[in-house]
Amino acid sequence: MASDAEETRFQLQKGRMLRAAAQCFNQKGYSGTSLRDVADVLGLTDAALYYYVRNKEELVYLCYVRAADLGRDAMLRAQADGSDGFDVVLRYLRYHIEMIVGERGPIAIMSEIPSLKPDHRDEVLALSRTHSKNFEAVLETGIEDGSIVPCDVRMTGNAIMGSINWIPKWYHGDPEMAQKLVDSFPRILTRGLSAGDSLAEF
Amino acid sequence: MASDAEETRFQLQKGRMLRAAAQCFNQKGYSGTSLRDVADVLGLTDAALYYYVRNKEELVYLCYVRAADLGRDAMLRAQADGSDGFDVVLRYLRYHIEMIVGERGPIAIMSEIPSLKPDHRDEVLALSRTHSKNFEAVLETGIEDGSIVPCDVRMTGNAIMGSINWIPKWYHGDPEMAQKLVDSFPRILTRGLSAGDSLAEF
DNA sequence: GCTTTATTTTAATCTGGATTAAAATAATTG
DNA sequence: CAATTATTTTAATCCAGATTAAAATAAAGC
Repeated sequence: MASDAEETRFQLQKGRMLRAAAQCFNQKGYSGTSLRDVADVLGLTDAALYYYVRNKEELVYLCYVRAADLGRDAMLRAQADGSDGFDVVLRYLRYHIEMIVGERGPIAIMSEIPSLKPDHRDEVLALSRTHSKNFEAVLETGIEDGSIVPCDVRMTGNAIMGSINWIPKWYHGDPEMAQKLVDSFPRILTRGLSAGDSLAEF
Repeated sequence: MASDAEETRFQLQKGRMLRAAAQCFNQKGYSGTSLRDVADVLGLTDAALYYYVRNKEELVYLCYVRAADLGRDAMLRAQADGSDGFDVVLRYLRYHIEMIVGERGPIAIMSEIPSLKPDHRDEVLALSRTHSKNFEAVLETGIEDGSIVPCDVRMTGNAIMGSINWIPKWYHGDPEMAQKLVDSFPRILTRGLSAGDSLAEF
């Protein structure tokens, strides 16, 4: 029977699989990656993947759920650690980017949500919207506590999340770039948002 | 034989086809759109599309070339019309967004470049890189002429282009949103970039 | 109108990659 | 170590959707 260790082994392998899949999808595109490609990364046979997922659709679905979870984790940590609204935004971006470039990554770009089956699609969309709303709420908090300049939180949120979501398109694992991303991207994305910033800082 | 009018008819229909395809790809994802889907938008049969393109890969390729062309057009117009570097950036963003939401749109998100055949992929990547470089060059111009605050143009460029490229993910044709996008998004993306901005403006 | 060319459809094939079933191997348990 | 369970492979099938060929229709030219 499945002992604790067995459960863990299964989960570990499944986790590796999801990261391999995310890597393939980001690199080769969705239609460009066959289950064979994902299996190759793991040193397995394509058929072996079916021990972990029902089909390719579920694989994509799980990649997206994972992506949403990691984003949510970054947000929660930021909210726990941050002082004011602006600080939470800055930390969230930092934490999220760390995940994208770190060993928990890569995080799949959600390019194929419409291809998911209806209930999966709805679930992922809901997760995605919730995350956006949370981010906008943080922006509003910052505006209220005076740390963020007044702005259209919907538009601003879309702008910043777009930049974040697009990162895997141009970041391909260069470690130097990874460091730069973590160190300077959050500041770049929030440039002009901080009520405390003076232009001299840049 | 093909008179001028005939040539135009063919080109017109092909253009409609590319816009229909871009719309489908953006809405349903690449793997989620069959040639049947694209044909349905045009009131045609899937087989009819083969009168205009060799295969589905070429359809995607042409969508991406078209996307690159429209982006380049926006950039050229901006450079012709703009005063200083910052003004060119602002205009480029405005013109590009107008294309995305206007009747020349939609513009296909380049999510499946890796699925293109090698020579097509190389060509599209080259167009894409050229456009990025042009944008970074404009940023540098702005820094030199004093209209843009000193910054990492590579990172800043990636940030802004990410936001632009992601728009079709959340903009679904709402006219009110279209107006808002044209009117306020360029400012939001360049917030904090202008050397002349004072925080009071926001 | 008759001929030629342009466009679209109908009705098949064709195919890569997903999926499945059964067998083989590896790990774990008692 | 025998028995059981977990994991992977081998070797087929299967199928949606791309692609093609031939026929039908529409448009244009003379």
